[in-house]
Amino acid sequence: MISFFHKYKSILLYGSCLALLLFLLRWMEIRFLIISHAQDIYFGPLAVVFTLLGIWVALKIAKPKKEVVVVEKKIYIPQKKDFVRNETALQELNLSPRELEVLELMAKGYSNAEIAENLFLSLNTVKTHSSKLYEKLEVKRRTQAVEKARKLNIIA
Amino acid sequence: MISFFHKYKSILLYGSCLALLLFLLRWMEIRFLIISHAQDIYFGPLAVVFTLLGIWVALKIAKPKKEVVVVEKKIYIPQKKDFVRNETALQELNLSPRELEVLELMAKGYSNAEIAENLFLSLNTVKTHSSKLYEKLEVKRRTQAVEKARKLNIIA
DNA sequence: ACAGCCCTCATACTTTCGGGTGATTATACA
DNA sequence: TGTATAATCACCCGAAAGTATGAGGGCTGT
Repeated sequence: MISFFHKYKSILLYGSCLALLLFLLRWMEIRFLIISHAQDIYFGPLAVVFTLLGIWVALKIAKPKKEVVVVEKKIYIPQKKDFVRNETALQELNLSPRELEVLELMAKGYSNAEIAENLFLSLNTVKTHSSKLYEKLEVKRRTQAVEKARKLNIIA
Repeated sequence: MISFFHKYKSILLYGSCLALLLFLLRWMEIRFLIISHAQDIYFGPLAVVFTLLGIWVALKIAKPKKEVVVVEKKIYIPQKKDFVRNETALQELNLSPRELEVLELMAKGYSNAEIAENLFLSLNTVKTHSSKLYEKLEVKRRTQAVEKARKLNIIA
């Protein structure tokens, strides 16, 4: 019995409202009809009430139409190990500023072409820089260069 | 002037509807008032019309139904002096043992040939492993693979 | 027994990397 | 003013890395 009431709550509510409004209407009718044919007076409120009612009903009905898109985004919390560049090692290596820039992008996994694009250089220039880099770091490959630079705390 | 009309289109439409209804009402009034005080006859249709109007308005207003919920899932990566492998990330990547071995040597700056020598494999096999590795890590180059693996704490 | 994965290796091909050499320009330093 | 260094770029060539495809053997779970 209770569940029945719960289930048709909205309908019962709607019905009650209608009944109430009918009653109000009757009352107004009696009040105004005697005086004159001023029926337009309660036409306004009536329209507003039913419009609002319609809005309410629509919102109730349209509720489950909400589409929820859940996007899971994984965030890898960066290690906040305050990286302190080993300036001493950097000076000893005698890297030029440009070479250091190239090194940093290398460590990020950029290809030479990407580095060139990023620093507004030609591919050849990047190659030259990287070659000098390997010389100064005394390595043969870029992966080794990155490894060594990391060990020496030259890059993060 | 046109933009004004466009801007308040809804309001004008609503107003027009009201006017039309008023007119209809008048007409019905004349027709029925003579016969009797049967005002309740057109109360029903009136209520229905305005309720529908309200529903329509509500649907128009409640247009943005789509709701995008972005859930940011944070993954805590422990930072310790002694390297602790992130087994979770490792499992998610679904790397095979052999691939992991190759990855580790890669990170040390080994060339494919050196890796092959070290693991007693042919160069081609190492290439196969590394290719699969890049697929699983969703990278294109070995430097990127090393970078990503380091970020995920898969390798030291 | 069969599907699915891993490991191994091969061939052929493309792309990227790295070495070597040389050239120009700008800047700084002696 | 000459010299050194950094930065820029070019060309060539070989090495290394990476792609695509196929193939055979081993292990596992259904």
